[in-house]
Amino acid sequence: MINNNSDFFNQVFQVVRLIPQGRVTSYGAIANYLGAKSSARLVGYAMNASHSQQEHVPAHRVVNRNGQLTGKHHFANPHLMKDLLEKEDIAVDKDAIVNFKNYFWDPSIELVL
DNA sequence: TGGGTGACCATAG
DNA sequence: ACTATGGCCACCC
Repeated sequence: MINNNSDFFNQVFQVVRLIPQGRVTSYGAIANYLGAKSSARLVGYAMNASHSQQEHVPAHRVVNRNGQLTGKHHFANPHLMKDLLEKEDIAVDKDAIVNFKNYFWDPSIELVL
């Protein structure tokens, strides 16, 4: 059992790691899955610390509600997020995912299965 | 201890 | 349709 002070962070990281390749989700969806009480801001804040994790956290698969790559600027390089997404056959145009709704992966729905 | 901050979201004007 | 604002709550100094 992982006993860390940042349980919330671990929860977020865990969910993000569960995102299948070629799929994306939103901060709000993760917050909703962890509990409506959790604000989406905390998810974004957790992602900010994701780089500190040794295990690879596919943060590029997490975008905002509009499908925009708002967090791209926080990657090693601004173009890295887009590059990683395109590598997973996800089209990105103007920092936004094309057919975002089509790639959307909601943990509160998918994980229930 | 307290206050500021944040890779967001929803609502109101 | 677009812009502005409040709320949300864990983390850091």
